[in-house]
Amino acid sequence: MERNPTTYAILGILAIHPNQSGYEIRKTVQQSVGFFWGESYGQIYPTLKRLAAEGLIVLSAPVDVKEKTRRKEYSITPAGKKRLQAWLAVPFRDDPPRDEFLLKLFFASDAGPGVALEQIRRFQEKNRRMLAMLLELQKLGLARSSHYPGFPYWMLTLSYGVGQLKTAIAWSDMAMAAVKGLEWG
Amino acid sequence: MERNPTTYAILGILAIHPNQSGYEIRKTVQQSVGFFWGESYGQIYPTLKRLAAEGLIVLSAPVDVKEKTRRKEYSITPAGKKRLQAWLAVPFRDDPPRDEFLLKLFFASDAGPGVALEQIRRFQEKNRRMLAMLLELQKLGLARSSHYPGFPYWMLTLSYGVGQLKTAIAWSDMAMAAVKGLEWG
DNA sequence: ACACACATGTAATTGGTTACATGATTTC
DNA sequence: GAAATCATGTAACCAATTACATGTGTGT
Repeated sequence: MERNPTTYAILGILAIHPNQSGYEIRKTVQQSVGFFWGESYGQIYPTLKRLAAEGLIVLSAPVDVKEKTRRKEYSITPAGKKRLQAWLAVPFRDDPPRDEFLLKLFFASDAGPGVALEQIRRFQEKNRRMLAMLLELQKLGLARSSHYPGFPYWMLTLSYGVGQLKTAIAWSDMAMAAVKGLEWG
Repeated sequence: MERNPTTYAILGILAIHPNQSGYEIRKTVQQSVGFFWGESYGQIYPTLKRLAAEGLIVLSAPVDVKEKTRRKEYSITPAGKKRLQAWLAVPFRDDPPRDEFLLKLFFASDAGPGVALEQIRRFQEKNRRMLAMLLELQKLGLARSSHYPGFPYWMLTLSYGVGQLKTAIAWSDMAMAAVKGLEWG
């Protein structure tokens, strides 16, 4: 069983919203699952080619062969949907989750409280920005897409993100206070 | 500036606890930062060789050349410490954080509530196990290593993990209830 | 005219896992 | 004497980023 997640990110996006080009797929990824997933063109275009060769997706509009830079729309096939469904049922990979911020914080005594403080500040800022985005998305989602069958699941991932970010922001306040305490003590 | 994080994970571990072999470094990584970082032998051994060639670490005990499978202890050099410190001050990389669980949940309407429910259940189980481990670590840490200069930072990363896991576990209860609602509606 | 968004793709490189190969030491 | 743990390393492969190269369409 193929388990390259890029494959399934693309299939999943095309299952929700067909007739998209590689360019559009990337944008859709950013706008929908961007807070926990990313795809680069270097992954997307070769993967689209491969998926088409495997019959999991098809070109859904005729392409003018003469024009090289023209838009190529893809849609998912029944075979592609089947593959996506099979993958969805497989237990998620409990991969080693690498967090560079935490790694720096863990070793921070080698650099001093000033450095630690600055990293935590940046971390909090990033999380505040992300939280604002997710809350906006939540509002827009409720207004626009509550009729889609995927809607409840989209909202669940959003509420997960909101919860994690709020926890992280509160922790940052506590952590900054703790590190400031080290500067004096 | 080199930014391969494996480099700094190793330097950081050796800064805290010198005279470790590749084998031991891996174990130390698992036991200290394992809940947010991982390293495989395939990364560790070649990296150790490279770091030694660059003078960032040194063999800290004589190695019997005749014996091939003998333990090689490394320690960090002043140059290595400097490199580690420089890296600690660089803003953490805000890399695209990929979460396969959330990706599966996001697309779950293509597979149905049963599949979603099972994934969430597994997610919660995993988080419960992790939380138990972290709470244990917290207790042990307080008893054993509160005198180390890195201790406050270690506790901060732990309390971050505990907070995130508790939030995730509470969310899972909510999410499972929501998905069960979909099965009936 | 210029900038910016649209659009597709490849090549080089990096970073990492996994499987393989080997052997010593300890514990039951 | 078998199994587990200690111990080091390489090779094959996979996934992904980044930089590069090219060109069109739209708006100011």
